[in-house]
Order: sequence, then structure tokens, then C-alpha cells
Amino acid sequence: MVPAQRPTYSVIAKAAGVSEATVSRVLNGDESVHPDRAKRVQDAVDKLGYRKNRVASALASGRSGLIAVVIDDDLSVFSDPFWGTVTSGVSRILSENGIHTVLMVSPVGSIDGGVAHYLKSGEVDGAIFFVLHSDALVNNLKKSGLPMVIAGTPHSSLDIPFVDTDNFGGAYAGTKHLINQGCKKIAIITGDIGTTAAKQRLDGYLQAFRETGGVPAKGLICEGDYSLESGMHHARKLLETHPDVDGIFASNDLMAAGAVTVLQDLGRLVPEDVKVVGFDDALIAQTTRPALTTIRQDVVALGEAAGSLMIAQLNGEDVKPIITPTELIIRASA
Amino acid sequence: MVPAQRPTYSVIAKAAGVSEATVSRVLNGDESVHPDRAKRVQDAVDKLGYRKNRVASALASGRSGLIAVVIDDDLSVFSDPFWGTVTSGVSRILSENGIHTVLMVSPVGSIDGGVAHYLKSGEVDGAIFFVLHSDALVNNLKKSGLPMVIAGTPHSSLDIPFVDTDNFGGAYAGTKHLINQGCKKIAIITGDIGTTAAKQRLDGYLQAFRETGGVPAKGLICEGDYSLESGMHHARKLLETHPDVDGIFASNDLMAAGAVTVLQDLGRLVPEDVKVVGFDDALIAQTTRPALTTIRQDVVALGEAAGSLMIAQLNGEDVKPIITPTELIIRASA
DNA sequence: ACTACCCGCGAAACCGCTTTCACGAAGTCT
DNA sequence: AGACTTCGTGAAAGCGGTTTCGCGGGTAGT
Repeated sequence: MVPAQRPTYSVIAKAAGVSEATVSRVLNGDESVHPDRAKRVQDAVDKLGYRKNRVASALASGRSGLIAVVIDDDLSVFSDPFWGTVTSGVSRILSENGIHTVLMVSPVGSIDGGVAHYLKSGEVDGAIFFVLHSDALVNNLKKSGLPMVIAGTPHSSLDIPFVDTDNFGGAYAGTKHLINQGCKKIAIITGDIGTTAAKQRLDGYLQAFRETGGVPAKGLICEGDYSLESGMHHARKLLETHPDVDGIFASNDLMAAGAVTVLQDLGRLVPEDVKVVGFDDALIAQTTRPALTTIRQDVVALGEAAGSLMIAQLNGEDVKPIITPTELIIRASA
Repeated sequence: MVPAQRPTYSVIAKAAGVSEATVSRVLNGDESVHPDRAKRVQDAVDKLGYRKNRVASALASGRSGLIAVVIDDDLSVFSDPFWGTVTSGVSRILSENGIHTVLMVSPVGSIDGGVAHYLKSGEVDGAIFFVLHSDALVNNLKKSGLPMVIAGTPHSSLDIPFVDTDNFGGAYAGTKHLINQGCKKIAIITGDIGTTAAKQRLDGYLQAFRETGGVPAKGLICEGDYSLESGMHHARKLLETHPDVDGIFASNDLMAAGAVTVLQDLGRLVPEDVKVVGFDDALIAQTTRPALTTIRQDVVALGEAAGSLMIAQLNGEDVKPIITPTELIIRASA
């Protein structure tokens, strides 16, 4: 069975009695074509079920209609639903705009690796980066003029548009909630402090603290790394150094869950003796007993924001970073 | 800054003192070129850092170098890290073969929707499908000759290559483990029974049961839907109808986690009173307390298998379905 | 030694769309 | 009324590869 040959400009042009150039103009929204002829073209297109050949179009115009989503092939992607969810948000928005998402799961470390070459090669019209351990690549790419969006706050203050959760605000709200619940001695277990998100959450915590007029005692700030184990480890340590701790803000739910487990193992009641707040509203927040009070971030919205920021750039619009709001979800742990 | 113009065939051809046709032949592995000239071309390519323009190549050859990964925009993708992980496995294998992965997160229901059109349009060289609620689309697409791979067992026995976890074997092993641990009354909470995976896991459970000579009592087979809530719901119901249940095999870890939570809430000790086995070895299996004994499936391997099956097809090789093995991971819950 | 093949290679057409350029018609200005 | 713009449009030149076609020389067959 020969797959029905799709019509080309030449066919449409003939059918509409115009030149191929005019067909192209109509199909690309050039206003200067006379409405009558435009309509003739449109009719022919509809009638013949014409669909533009993306590849030919890309070759001629230099625009591929492809956006790369670059994910550092380090960790995260596996086991963490977070990035998958963001990606699907991105993909949805882009495809609504006729743009496809190509996935690059690859080590992003070097300025000069395969990814860098690919992105510079003009095969994609833009790139969205996840999980930045370093700004080096992005910084370098900026010179090439490639439209980019970073998901997560970049380290340095490049003027590259980014989207991020309101880490500061979320942490502030979580800490504030502990304060409002009457906690007097509130610790924080931070995430990997090499990430800006962890720093911002710490800042939110500090801000809430500051407003009470106090300063967190030394030792109440524990540097974790987002893992369950680090949550457990720091909870244990906290109970040794500060047996009177009565509130813990953890920078993610995993660490919060670890902390809860240890607290209970060591005879503390949650939330009666110690209240715990997490961050993310991941699944584990619901399955932990007591269920975790936590800061929900809207991951899909984050992806959609990244997508729309990219679209805006492609349209030559000025773009500003987007910070998506968080929401305090009150459950049983605080 | 003008981005350094990349060299084209014309430049390479001149540098090597051959025609563009010869350059093309060399770069596409045509054996018929004399080794000496081939080497001259190769040297020129290396020296000038030539990289083929994918788009131009696609237009001329009709092969785009793109494979679509089609994910039904229903559920799963969100909250379940599974598909993200498979996708990254696919992506890795494909990119090793110079092929890019384009992501389509979209409703796959209709035979005639946007996805179908896109896939038929020849813009991609093949498609890998995830999560099939219906074989209709795939079945229809088969006629067009598009190379396809299905991740997960298809419903009907199309002769489309697929990759899947050994659902039957895994469930059998999990149930067997419960039996070996001395459980007398073992329930199963199945996944969405509309999926073949759920059916196969149920079959594995039944098989293990059958070998004991017994038949599962009515009401021990609970039809869940892979969600945390359904795990909780059915655990609650089980305790009502069969208070003496002493083993639960859940078709995924999420439901297992839900079941454990409920069991504990209702005063049962896990694993002392009731033993629980999950499936997947997802992150939540490790974070649940007690940590879940579960059936690990190698999700990355699954993705890689899907990728390599696609590569094989593109190379015109004959392909057979791939079933990846599972492994019983014994933790604390059983 | 003469015809029949085969083989490596270059010329050129072609893939389907975009964009520049120039031309004729219509409109504007002095 | 003549000179100068402006505007809509088509012809044609790409975009950067791939592939068909046919040529010339070497090999094989008789």
C-alpha cells in the first residue's frame, strides 16, 4: 500500500491559482496578501488536507520547531517524579504552540560536551534546562543567542529567564506555621546547600525566625542533603544537642519523614512533643504517620511556566522570571 | 557575534578533492568508495569539525532521525516516576545511535487525533508507546508501516514488538514469598484490571496460590487501581471482611504503602500480624515504615530494551518481544 | 583481440518550503 | 501631467544534504 502522497505547495498553489510564494505567505500569517487570494489558498489547504512538511520548512527557514529539554543525567530523573512531571507540563504547553519537545538526558557538566555542540548546531530553536549544578554551560551558550529557560533558580545572576517555586515564601510560611502553633525552638534541616533552592528555603526560615525577634540558636540549622537518611541523622543529632526542640522544618518531605521516624523511635510524639513541617507535598507526605504538614509546590505549573517563557522568547517578547506560588497543606504533623 | 558558519558538503568536497556525492557516500558508510578517497574525506571532516545538518539530511533522505515517545496524558505521568525513568532509558539508547527522542504527552485515545496525524506524517521514523488503554491507534498505525514498539504488553496479540517486565513471574515470586513466610490467608490488591500488567500480576498470584493446592477465598482478590487511596481502601475493607488475613500482595508499592498505613492505623503490626509485599521497588518502598519487601523491576532496563528494539527495527532486523526479569527484594514488611 | 560487464565516481536533479528581488499597477506629491 | 512611492505578487535562488543516472576505464569471457 502506497501511503497517500501528501500534497505540497505546488499542488496547493495550482489549486488556488496563485504562486507558491503566496501559499507560503498565507500559511505563515503574512498580512500583506489580499484577503480574497488568502481565502482561496486557505480553502485549497482545507480541501486537500494539506499539512506543512516540518522538515522542509525547518531547512528553508532555519527554524526547527524543536525545543530541547536538557536533563542532567546525574540522579534525580530516576526515582524522583519531580522532573518527569515538569517535563510533561513543558511538553503540553509547547505542543499547543506547534513546537515539539526533544529530550536530552545527558551529562551537562562540561561546556564542550555533546550537548553543547548539539545545542549550538541550530537543530533546536531553544533549550530548557533542569537541575543546574553549574551555570557554566548556560553561560557559555548565552553568547550564541540561543533562547533558554532555566527551571530552578540559577546560581549566578545571569539574565536568563528562569522559573522556580517560591522557595523562600514556602519556607517562610512553613516556619511561620510552626511559630503560630506555639513552637519555641524550631530547627531546620536544609537541603543540599549547594543548590539555590536549599539556600532560599533556609532564608525563608531565617526570615520567619527573625520576625519573632529571635535568632536561631547555633545547632538548630542542620545541613542535610534531601535524603531520607539525612533527615534521620539530623533528627537524631538534634535530640542530643537540643532535647527541647519542639519544631522541625525540613526542606523536603523525604527528610521530614526521616525525622518523624527517628523522633518516634526515640519516644517523642509528633505533633504533641515535636511538630514537623516538610516541603513538596510528595506522596510520602500522605503515607507518613502522622501525615505530614507540608508546603505544596505545583510542579505541573512550573513546567507550564517554563514552556510559556520559552514561547514568549521565541516570539521576541521580553520575559521575566516566573515564581510559582506554594501552598501550606496542613495535615497531622504540625 | 556571527556564529561561525558550519562547513557544508561543498567545503568538505573541495578540501578533499572529491565530489559532494562522494562525501555523502563516505559519511553514510557506503562501502564502494575507494579507501584512499574515503580517508581523504574523513580527514577533511575531522579537520574542519564538520557535523552533518540533520534537517537537510532528513529532508533529502526522508528519514528524520527522530523517534516519538507517546505517553497517554491520562494519569501515570504525574506522581509516578515510572514513565519518566523508562523514557530516560529510551532516550539514552537512542541518542547513542544518533537518534533523538521527541516527547508527546497527549491523549492517545482516538485513532484519528493529532497524535495519529503527526505519526503518520512521516516526521518521525518510529514511535514508542507507553500506557496503552487500547490497541486501536497502534493497530491502525501498523498499516502505515511505521516502526513501533510498545512498552507494556498489548491487549490483543498484534505482532508489534513490545517490552515488558515479567509481571507474572514477579507476582508469582512475591506471593510465593508470602507463602514461604508462613502466611495462610493471602489477599491481593490488583492494579487497574484494564491493564494487561495488572492481569498478569493477578495470574502470577493465582498460580502461586494454586500450587499450594488451595484456591483464594472469595473477597481476597481486591480490584484496586494502582493509587495510594485504593491501597488504603482495600486494606480497610479486607480487615472488615477477612480479619484473619495475614498476607497482602499489592500490585504496586504505592498500594502496598497505603495498605501498610491502614493496617497500622487499625492496630495491626506489619510484618508480625500481616505481611505485605509490593511491586516495583519504587522509592516509596524504601521510605515506608517498615520498608517494603517488593518485586523490583528494572525500569531503566525496560526503557533501554524499548530503545534497542526500535533501533533493531530501523535497521531492518527481525525483533522479538523482550521480557525483563524481576527480583524479589526482601525488606522488613514481609 | 573484441565485445560485454562491472565498478567507482561526478554531475545534476531533487526533497518541500522560505525569502529575496524585481516588476507592474495603483496611489501620492508637486 | 510627470516623477516618485508604495503595495501585492510571482519567479527563482537557495537551505544542505541524498540519490539517480551515466560515463570512462578496468576486468572477464570467448
